[in-house]
Amino acid sequence: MEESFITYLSKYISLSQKEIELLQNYYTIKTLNKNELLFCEGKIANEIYFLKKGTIRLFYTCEGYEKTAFFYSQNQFICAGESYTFQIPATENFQALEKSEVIIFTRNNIDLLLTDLPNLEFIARIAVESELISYQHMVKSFITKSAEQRYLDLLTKHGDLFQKVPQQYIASFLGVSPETLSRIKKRVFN
Amino acid sequence: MEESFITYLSKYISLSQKEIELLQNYYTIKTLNKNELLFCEGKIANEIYFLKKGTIRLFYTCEGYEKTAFFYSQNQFICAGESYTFQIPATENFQALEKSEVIIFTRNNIDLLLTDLPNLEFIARIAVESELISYQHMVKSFITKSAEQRYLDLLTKHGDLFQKVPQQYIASFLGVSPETLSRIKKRVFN
DNA sequence: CCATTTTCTTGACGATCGTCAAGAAAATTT
DNA sequence: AAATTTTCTTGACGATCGTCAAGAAAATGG
Repeated sequence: MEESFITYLSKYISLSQKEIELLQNYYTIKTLNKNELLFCEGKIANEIYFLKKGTIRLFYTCEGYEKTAFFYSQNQFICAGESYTFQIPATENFQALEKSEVIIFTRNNIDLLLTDLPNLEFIARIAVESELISYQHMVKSFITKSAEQRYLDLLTKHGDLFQKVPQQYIASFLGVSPETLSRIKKRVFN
Repeated sequence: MEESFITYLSKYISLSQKEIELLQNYYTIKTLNKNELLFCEGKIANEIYFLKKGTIRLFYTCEGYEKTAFFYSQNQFICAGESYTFQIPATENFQALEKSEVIIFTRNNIDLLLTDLPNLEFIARIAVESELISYQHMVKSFITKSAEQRYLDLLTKHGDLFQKVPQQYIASFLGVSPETLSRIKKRVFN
């Protein structure tokens, strides 16, 4: 029984015991080691992931460099949306930053699930909605906040990241160089 | 008959004539004048919009200033996602930058629609997916591109915006001051 | 536990950006 | 069409950032 996932879903609706049991036939679990890639660019996304445990980094490659866009924490859905929807090669890379566990829904299983339990279509929507909200936060944060403010936000909301994530990834996420992040930290802590 | 909307949906699935006719009972049309607000912060979002015609600006207010996050063009869904999902006050403002027309789906109508035509649940998902993809592009663009590159992108992909939108909004969207945008333009056009 | 590699910090310097202010251009109103 | 308001451009200057390079610290692997 995947408690965390069921608990997460129950934030949105209440599932019957039968539905919960059925649901389990449609996903698999995968464990990722530190630095392992969950999904990489160039592939066509045919899976939606739910991060049960751990931390996943979203990065893009750009002129040979990796640019970190986001850190997923537990209980978040992960998917290369455009690739999944339009069946085009993805530009996203998802990498585990520590030993992590994901629930995998393949497109096939999602189709089967929705055929068998059509009233669960909303789960697919929740997954997307949930990701959308994450992205809306990201965009708002980029638009309205300075690197230093975003650093402080990250510190208060996801302080645990700093134990798990190399600073250069955080710098990239904040949109500054690693050197500048060093100086921000120095400034913040006096 | 709202051709543009039906055409848009048909990119994703084929609707029967009967479904198309039924669908029309669940939305209303609203015309917005230039500068008119479609939705503003502080309210709780209970509507999803489809931009049939025109241009809508998404902006946040921050220390008294408006920060432009995005420009929606025709055939895009618009919604303050987090507010809609969790019934909390929104921080988004949606403003028409020219005479625009939106299709409005209220929460009530969406609920009714899905009760009457449960197989249309996917439309709700498409709306969200479509917005998610827009946001994923935005984030990727912020992370991987310079202001000048983003300016050139905007120019090639949405050159029409420059006829409709004050430069200061575009500057805000690119993450630079209006003065810097002036200098970027000067540089680009030699 | 030591050696090696990777990551982080710090300083110096040049480039870029934001701010301020003033004038030009464009749009709006009457 | 003229007047007013708004928006855009340009220059000067100070602040901030990225880059480069070197040394310190931390993490990794045998």
